[in-house]
Amino acid sequence: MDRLRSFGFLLAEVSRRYVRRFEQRAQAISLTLPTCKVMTILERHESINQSKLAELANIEPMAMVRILDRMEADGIVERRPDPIDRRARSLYLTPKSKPTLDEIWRLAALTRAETFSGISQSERDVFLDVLERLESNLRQLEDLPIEFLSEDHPGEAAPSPANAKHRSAKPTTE
Amino acid sequence: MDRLRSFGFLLAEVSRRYVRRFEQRAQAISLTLPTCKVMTILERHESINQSKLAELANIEPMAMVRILDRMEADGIVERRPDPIDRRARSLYLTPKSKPTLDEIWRLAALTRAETFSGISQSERDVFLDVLERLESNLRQLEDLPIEFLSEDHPGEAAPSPANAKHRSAKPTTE
DNA sequence: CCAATAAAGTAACGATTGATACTATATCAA
DNA sequence: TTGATATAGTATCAATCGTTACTTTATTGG
Repeated sequence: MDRLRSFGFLLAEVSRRYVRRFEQRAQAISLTLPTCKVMTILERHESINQSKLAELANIEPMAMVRILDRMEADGIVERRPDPIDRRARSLYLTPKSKPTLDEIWRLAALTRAETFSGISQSERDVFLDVLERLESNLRQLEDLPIEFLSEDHPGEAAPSPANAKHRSAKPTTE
Repeated sequence: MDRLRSFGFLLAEVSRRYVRRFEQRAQAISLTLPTCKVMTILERHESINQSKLAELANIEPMAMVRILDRMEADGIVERRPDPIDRRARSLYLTPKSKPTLDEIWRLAALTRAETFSGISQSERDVFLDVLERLESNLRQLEDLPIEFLSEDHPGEAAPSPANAKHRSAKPTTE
């Protein structure tokens, strides 16, 4: 399984290249990737507040503030006071954002098409399916303690992320 | 095809989570991901110089300087003057790096095993195969000009015959 | 051989990001 | 109620990162 050896590097590399390709297109309409992400989330979650949005987007709240500052200045998002929680601010896309959103999806489709050139439909299906399951696995792993000892299953077989036995990890030396 | 819509975000998310999981382990032995990457490349390319290394690793030369400064201070890499080019410096892993490298591969295998839990062998095969081809596609796209208009060749649905040089592994969805 | 140009490596500086902490408001327990 | 704790949003500062340009050495064209 030497091909799997540097799987992580490969994955990161593909992601990096894909994101860069998309961003090159996005910056032609003055958008960054986080901005696009935020817009696509707001599209489906009108009136959400910043912390919820930050959580959905997996973006730090402070980073979200800065992204929204920019977006507000550009007039594509509006921060209204939340009527029932005076700490919070409800977020709304402005009408101006609509054509931009269409454009985002178009550029995304373009980048995807290029990238998946030569990959058959059945391969795409499997790939997407696996990718989603990897994310699910990683999401579950997130709140599990980190194991440092490989319980040596034969071959490349995997310990289930469900085994929550915690032999404690080394305390992070800092 | 709506599942593909936010493919880019999903890909980036999986990559981010995977990398984070690995880095959490790596930092227990005081290593960052770039450091690990550099070490694994040096493992196969003794006496390479910094620019070549930077190119292989897809890391900016200036960033590479900083990484190597750190590594040199930690005594895991050595910069020797290149005998035939006095501008350049040949890079060598020290003996001290050997156990660290073993550890890197061990942690990588661990992270991989966790992440691929529940994914069948045939699915892994297809996934890895596609991932490599995506990288190849993206690499080729890199030096192509960016198109902004979706040319309506089959794109999303059908594979372009030109690139269909690969075996079509039948996905057994287990 | 001698400019002129390019390449390896790095320093210095500005921009970006992440961590900490602060303000205001909400919630909860007694 | 009221004091204690938690949460939303943000300012501030430190660390990180990318860019530009500089130094030294190679290479190349006349």
